[in-house]
Amino acid sequence: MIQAEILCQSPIFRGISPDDLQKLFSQIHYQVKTYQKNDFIAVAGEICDRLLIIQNGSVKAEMTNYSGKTIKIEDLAAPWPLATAFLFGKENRFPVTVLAITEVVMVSIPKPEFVKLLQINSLVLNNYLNTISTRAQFLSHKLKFLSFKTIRQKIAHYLLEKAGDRLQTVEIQQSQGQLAEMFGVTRPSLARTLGEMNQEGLIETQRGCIKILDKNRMNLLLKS
Amino acid sequence: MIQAEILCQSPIFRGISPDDLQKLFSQIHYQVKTYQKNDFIAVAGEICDRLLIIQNGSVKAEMTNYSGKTIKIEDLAAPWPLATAFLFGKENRFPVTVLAITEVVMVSIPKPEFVKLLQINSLVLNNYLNTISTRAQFLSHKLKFLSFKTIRQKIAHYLLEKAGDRLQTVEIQQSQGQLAEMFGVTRPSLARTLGEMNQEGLIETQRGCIKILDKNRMNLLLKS
DNA sequence: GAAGTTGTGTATCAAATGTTACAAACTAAA
DNA sequence: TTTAGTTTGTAACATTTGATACACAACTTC
Repeated sequence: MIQAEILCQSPIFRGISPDDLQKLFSQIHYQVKTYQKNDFIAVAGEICDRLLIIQNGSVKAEMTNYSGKTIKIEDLAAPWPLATAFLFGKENRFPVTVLAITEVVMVSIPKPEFVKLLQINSLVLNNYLNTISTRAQFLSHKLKFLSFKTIRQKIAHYLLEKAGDRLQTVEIQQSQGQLAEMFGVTRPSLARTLGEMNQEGLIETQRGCIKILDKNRMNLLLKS
Repeated sequence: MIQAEILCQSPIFRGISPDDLQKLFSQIHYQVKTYQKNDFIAVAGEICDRLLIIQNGSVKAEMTNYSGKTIKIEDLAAPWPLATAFLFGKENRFPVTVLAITEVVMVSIPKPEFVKLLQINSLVLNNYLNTISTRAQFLSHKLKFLSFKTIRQKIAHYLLEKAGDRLQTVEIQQSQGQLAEMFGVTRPSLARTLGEMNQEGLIETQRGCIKILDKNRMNLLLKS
């Protein structure tokens, strides 16, 4: 038996009342499984033919290296769904190994049953489509960002996007170190480049914000 | 009136007979629009609230720079759908401007009508989910690839993935130049690194194939 | 076989970035 | 205010990669 009050917080069932969710689940087949701490919930490479949603507890996703060593990828907690991008599509295998951090209750819906859900309830359909689409958009955006090769270009792209059509001053909530990590460069390298751009009159740096002085020249950096 | 024989070749309507497709379309509202050469079909930033499928002709997608200059992104031809990742999700705007290269006939299905289609026909639903999921997987894979910083790491990742659990010899269909472009590095740089790895006994390069000599040391490159 | 084309190995130099280290500036808590 | 911790600016040096050039090998076409 599912706990509808929890599951309706999940991105996939958002906007559905616990009662309606209970009714929905009565129309399909599903399983509720309990895992003990450190149990394997899914193994990398395993076929992903069911939707897994964490109902209680939290799990960690690990990626197995080619040589067998594991690297932690991320932690997920209730009521989050697992590997939504791998239930459909060409590559129907878990990219990661999923382990229980605590005692975990998982709701497991076989793919054909989940497809039924999508057809019965348009809110679930919309939620699920939004989830994967948003993920694709996020990845697409990140990829565009990484396609800029020099640090100057990354800075220019970041600032121009943040500024939009508005004023010239961009507030930066993150520290220089966090920014550097986001750009995939080292902190001193970022600081050096910011300093150079400052000297050249492209920007004016202050603690917590950056002022764009020459939008045209900034744009030129992004050509080629 | 749609041309079902063409549209059923589209990834979204794959596996549906022209007759069935005709019936499907009779259940929803849609528009068929004709564009002349160089007409704007969609403008970057415009809300994307309908699914567009090219029924005849071909279009090009251009991205507008911050300073107003346009860069060609890709060409698409019938019977391809446009911007499938932007119909749902948080960012419901066209990321690119779409222009007609030839005379073009587009089938335009408003989002709510398309949702109906998804609910009526499970094949369309599966096809669409597969389309966005495959795209998310593709992007995710590409992103992982780009996350490796040195050329050595990129080579190691590429070879180990190609080899899998199988033999050590990996056949490379592409030329060194194509490989370099895929890696986002210059051809001489790739050749140099391959040469170095060869000397160090990591790999053995031949024309058209590379033999992995030391899988363990290759793996070590991907740690950190 | 000759000539042209493509793919590959290699060298040199320049540019960009990483690495490491340290000092100054800022912030928040005692 | 003092003090400790964080953030930022900057420097020196090492490493990686890009840019360019050229020689040679493999393949194609005539």
